[in-house]
Amino acid sequence: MCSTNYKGGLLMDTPNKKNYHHGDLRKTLIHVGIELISESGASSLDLRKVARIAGVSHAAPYRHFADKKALIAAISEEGFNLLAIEMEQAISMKANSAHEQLRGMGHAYVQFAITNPSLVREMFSGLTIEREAYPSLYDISKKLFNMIETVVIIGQEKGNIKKSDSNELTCAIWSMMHGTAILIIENQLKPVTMQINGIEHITQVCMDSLILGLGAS
Amino acid sequence: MCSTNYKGGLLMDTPNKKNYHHGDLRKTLIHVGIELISESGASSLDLRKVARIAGVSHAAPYRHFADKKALIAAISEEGFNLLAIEMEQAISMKANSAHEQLRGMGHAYVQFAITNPSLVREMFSGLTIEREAYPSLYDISKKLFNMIETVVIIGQEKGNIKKSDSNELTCAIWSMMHGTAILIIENQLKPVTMQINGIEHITQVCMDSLILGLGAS
DNA sequence: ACCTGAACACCGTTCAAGT
DNA sequence: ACCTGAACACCGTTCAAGT
Repeated sequence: MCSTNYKGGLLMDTPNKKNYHHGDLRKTLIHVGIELISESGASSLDLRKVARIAGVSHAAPYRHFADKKALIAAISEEGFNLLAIEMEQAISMKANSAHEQLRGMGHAYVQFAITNPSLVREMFSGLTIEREAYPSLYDISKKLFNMIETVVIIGQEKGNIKKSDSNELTCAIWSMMHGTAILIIENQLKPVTMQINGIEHITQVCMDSLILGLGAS
Repeated sequence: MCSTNYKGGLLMDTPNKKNYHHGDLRKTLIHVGIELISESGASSLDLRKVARIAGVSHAAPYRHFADKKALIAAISEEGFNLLAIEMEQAISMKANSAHEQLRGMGHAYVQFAITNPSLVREMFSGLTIEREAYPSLYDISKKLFNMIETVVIIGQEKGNIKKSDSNELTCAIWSMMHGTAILIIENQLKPVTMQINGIEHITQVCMDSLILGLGAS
């Protein structure tokens, strides 16, 4: 409902050339990059265009990023940060029920993805694999994992989640949230999402299927 | 176990220039493209390099594809075809149990993803959204959906899967398989996949969590 | 019908030179 | 310390011309 969206938030902090000698160019490039990815899709991120919009020469970004890939890594990192904020909020809103927390997390994750589809694609485009090259990117994604696991552990203590390995259950939960989000933004769940409130409905169905199981009752 | 991998399968059908006047260039370009994506990652797919390896001029591909994006769409389509074959096999191998079929599908899906990670990323990089532009790409992805749904419906008839809307249950199953596969190839499930047989184990855990549910028993 | 070669605009990256 | 401008190699795309 209040997922962060970058469209339109650009012009406020961009052509303010006074700041570039004070270390703000790095941040500016990241935010311009997020904006461009949101608009035109991830594959076409244009480093020269980023510099142009930021009001610097096309060589300036190389003061702050080793190459284009490093900028994309920084953008992805910011994406994980934004997603973590949404998740944190969703978790704290339903503090009294683990099942409700799981549903709320699913909705927040999906909502973030449909609000920032290209950014989410970029966040899961293979850069997290290069852990030595982008350690902080891996760290922030691990923070997400830990947030989910905390919910699981507390739910287990209260007796609402079964007492298997919390690491493994966390994998299952994240997998379901992520798969649901991705398939929705790729239009693969069209038969269902076309309906009224289809996206919220199918998110709920997916989380409930995981919570309750598919087996015949 | 026998998931299709393109590495090394290229040279057999490539520098055979006799075929290019018989309509084989299109296929050759697709297969060279898959190979290059498998090697170097999706974002760096180089149309001129594809043509070079195929043994034609850099302008020749434009006889067969409107632009680079159209080639990528054709590559993705081939990827969905290959995935569908693996899934079909997994389904038919466990014909007597719906739950085993679900587990087998999960393993096949994950296996395909870790064998062809860049290809899978390309398949879910936003092209399926442009349905008017690439109708056959959407069709083949829909075929996957239908394959899963058939398993669900038969499982429901036999009393092994609960009798909710089969469309919705299919969404949940595909979401779980897809999320598991993607998070694994993005190294996000590292805490668990590092263990011996970690990947197969966590795939099993994810599918079982969905089948049996997370609730305390 | 299918492919080639030259040409154009534009991008990622580097580096000497500026303040 | 940070940024600029020219330069280089290379890519996507187009188009007149070849067989």
